[in-house]
Amino acid sequence: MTTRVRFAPSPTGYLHIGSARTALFNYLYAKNTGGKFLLRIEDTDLARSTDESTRSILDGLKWLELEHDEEIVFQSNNAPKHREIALKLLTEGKAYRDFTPKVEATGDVKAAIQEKARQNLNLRENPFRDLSTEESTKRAETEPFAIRLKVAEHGKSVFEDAVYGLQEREYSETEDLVLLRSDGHPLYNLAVVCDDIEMNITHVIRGQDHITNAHKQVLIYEALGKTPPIFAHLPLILAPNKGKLSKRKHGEVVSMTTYRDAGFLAPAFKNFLALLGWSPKTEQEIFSMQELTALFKLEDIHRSNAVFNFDANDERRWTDDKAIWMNAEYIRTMPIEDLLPFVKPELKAAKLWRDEYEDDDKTWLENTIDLIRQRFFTLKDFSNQGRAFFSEDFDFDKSAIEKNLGKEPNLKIWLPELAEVLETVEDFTHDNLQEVVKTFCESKGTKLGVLLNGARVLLTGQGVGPSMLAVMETLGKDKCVLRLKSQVVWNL
RNA sequence: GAGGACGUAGGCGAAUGGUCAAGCCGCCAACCUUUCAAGUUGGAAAUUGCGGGUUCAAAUCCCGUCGUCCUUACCA
Repeated sequence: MTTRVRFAPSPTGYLHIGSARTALFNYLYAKNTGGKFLLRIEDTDLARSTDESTRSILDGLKWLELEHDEEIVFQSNNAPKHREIALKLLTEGKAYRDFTPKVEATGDVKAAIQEKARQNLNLRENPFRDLSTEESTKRAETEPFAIRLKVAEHGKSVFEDAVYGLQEREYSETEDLVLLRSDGHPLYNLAVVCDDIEMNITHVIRGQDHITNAHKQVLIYEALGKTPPIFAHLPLILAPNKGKLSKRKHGEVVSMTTYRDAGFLAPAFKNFLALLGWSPKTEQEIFSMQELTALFKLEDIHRSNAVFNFDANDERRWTDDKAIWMNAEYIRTMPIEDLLPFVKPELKAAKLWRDEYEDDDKTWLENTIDLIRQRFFTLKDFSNQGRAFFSEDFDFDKSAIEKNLGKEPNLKIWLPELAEVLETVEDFTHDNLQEVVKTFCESKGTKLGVLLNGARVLLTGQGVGPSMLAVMETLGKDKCVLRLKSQVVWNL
């Protein structure tokens, strides 16, 4: 039987890091087993679901290149079927009508639930549980009712979790869960089970916060006479304080689109994500999607939660160190031809792209990218720090001016002089330039570094960067001369 | 309250009951020197939550304890 897994987000916000990881694990498992990766939007909570969220989630998945097979299923479209199934369970006597009036939630819902749970009531003590069919049917004509699953008094729900092992729960711990609201609206657990059955889902891979739901769902499968899929619950991704990672508290740092917009490479981010809660148990850290797909096994998923480390007060640590490192590692080590498709849109967006980069200047572009990428962390760096390589319109870093130009007043004279010298150089290449600049320095009685770092500011606007002679070669004679002669920076 | 899960350096995480408890990020230092948030090399950092027990031998098995997290709904 082919594996069929699904990623089933509820569209109540953007795609966050935990969901993204769930999607990735589902995807990897599907591909590893040669199965299908399906997508289902769980929009049964009409009040909270929005189209914008759906779009945002789809955007996130698209960015991560986690393409789903088959058509997207919108759960709300299946509500009539869900209702039908609830009614069927009712007629079979596996569910019952509950005429207890609905209590509207007010204030702190969580606290109220906990308070109620604290009372430790007998969960089978519903006055309508054993109402006769006749009376129930009669009351139904005039009164609204919810449909609850009739959970047996004795026994336990059992399932073997692929990650957490054997899970057992006494029926007495599980209430007669509501299948259908009194307004006829199907609830989550019913909808999930019905859809998973209809979609022929073989493995349910989702967050560990669903373990208790799994027990409820097992109960529904049993009532329906169906075999439950294999469950694989994933450890959670926690905030630095080991608390819940939430959109409300932590904001953008948990959103996938943030990483896309910040210049992360999807392959790098997936690599990082894959190692959060799963390990191939080797020393390797960098994995292509092909490798991840080949290596991914449910049994290598961890049981302990992982912390996603970041510091909102530290600009350089705005997200997890390792994620940033991973991205930089990809940028500086990827084959250039693989990196180029990521750089192009970035340059385009910054209006730094020229069509010649794809024909006449292709080699120049490749060499330049290769040169400057060594110190870059995100794709944004190509258009920010690297701007001077693609445009005459670039800014000068203030601290770079102070540090590199400030300590030698003669640079104001020397650099334009150097420009004069460079103008006469025939073969404008690294080795040749080295000789020329060296000789120039000796004649001025200054160190090579002082001059080159001064030139760095005028030529790139930056205080740091790749080898200056290589930068000169890549910029070419004309630009070097022009920029070294320019008085702009001295007037700042 | 109840049920469930999990505790190995700051974070990610290895370790058939068996050498000095891998590796990566981060941190520190040295080197390189033409700078650096790059590279290379090295270093610090863990009484494996704590306490017992079993064993020749425990991160690993058992018991207890503490801590953290998840769940509890006519939300998903």
